[in-house]
Amino acid sequence: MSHPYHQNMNNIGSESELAGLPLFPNFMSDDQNSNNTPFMYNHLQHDQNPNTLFDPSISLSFTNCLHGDHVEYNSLSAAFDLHHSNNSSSHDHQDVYNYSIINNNNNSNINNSSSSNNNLVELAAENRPISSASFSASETGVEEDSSSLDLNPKLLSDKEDHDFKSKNSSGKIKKKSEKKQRETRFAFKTKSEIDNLEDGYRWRKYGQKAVKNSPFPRSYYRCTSQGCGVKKHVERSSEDPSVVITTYEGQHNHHTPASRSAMMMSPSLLPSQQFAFTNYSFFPTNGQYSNSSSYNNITHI
DNA sequence: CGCCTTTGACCGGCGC
DNA sequence: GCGCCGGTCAAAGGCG
Repeated sequence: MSHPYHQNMNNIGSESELAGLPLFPNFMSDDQNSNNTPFMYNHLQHDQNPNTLFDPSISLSFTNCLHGDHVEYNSLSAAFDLHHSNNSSSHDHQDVYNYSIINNNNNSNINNSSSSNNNLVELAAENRPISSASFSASETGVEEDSSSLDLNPKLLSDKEDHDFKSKNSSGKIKKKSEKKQRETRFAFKTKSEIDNLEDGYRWRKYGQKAVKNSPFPRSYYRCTSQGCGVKKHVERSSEDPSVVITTYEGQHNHHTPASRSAMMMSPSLLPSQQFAFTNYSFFPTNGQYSNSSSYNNITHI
């Protein structure tokens, strides 16, 4: 598989497997003069010409990202907004990020970094393709177009969601035979004693499953905001039980219940977390970590 | 009473 | 077709 922009992604992901990625918007720091640039996060929008990749003119601010006003990947905002809930503030916690990107076509959700820094928190992102397939009339009796390449897919209201389902012969609710489409995913590895990291949104747990080859279960959460279909699942790494893997799927269609600016200023945040908010930034790159020292600056907060 | 978690059953995709 | 597996449903119960 070959894309003109693979080279860039391969450069980014020198520590991880990267292939065939459709990618990520360039994010710019709110302070565009910032030189301490922890993140390099590139994205190719679905309808974007690969040749425009890394064009600063299409960059998005981290603030925009946080508030999700313009970005379909606003789950990223939650992803970066890691801090513990109030009742866990006493736990030792390190917010250190290393960034990698999940292979679009790989079953694996997380690309493990080979970094030797055990305190790394790894952020990965997965942008699965939005299928352009339409429903088979022979299977459903109805031909529907999935919203191919819709960067802002309409979320179903509760009623719409209900209408979208039908019941099978046993009376169980069953979705029409649509090839289920994946929302964009962002995954983190976080070294934490707390499984469920507070991210400013309200979540309801809707399932828990044992994970193959892992003693730790995976918990499934859904955003409780009406009409918001964002999900996340949380599991503890079997390789390193001190590491929690959180995967966000979809985008919030609302702001956080708690004001982000308020959270930014909240004295309840650990210094490292405030650092994360104020100093972390995205900026357009050529798709390379410039050097190891800057990389270290990223990871050692 | 509303909201949440728990948990076994169920569903669909996928590999063999 | 079958079994495995990841993901989801929904009833039941807990909690404030």
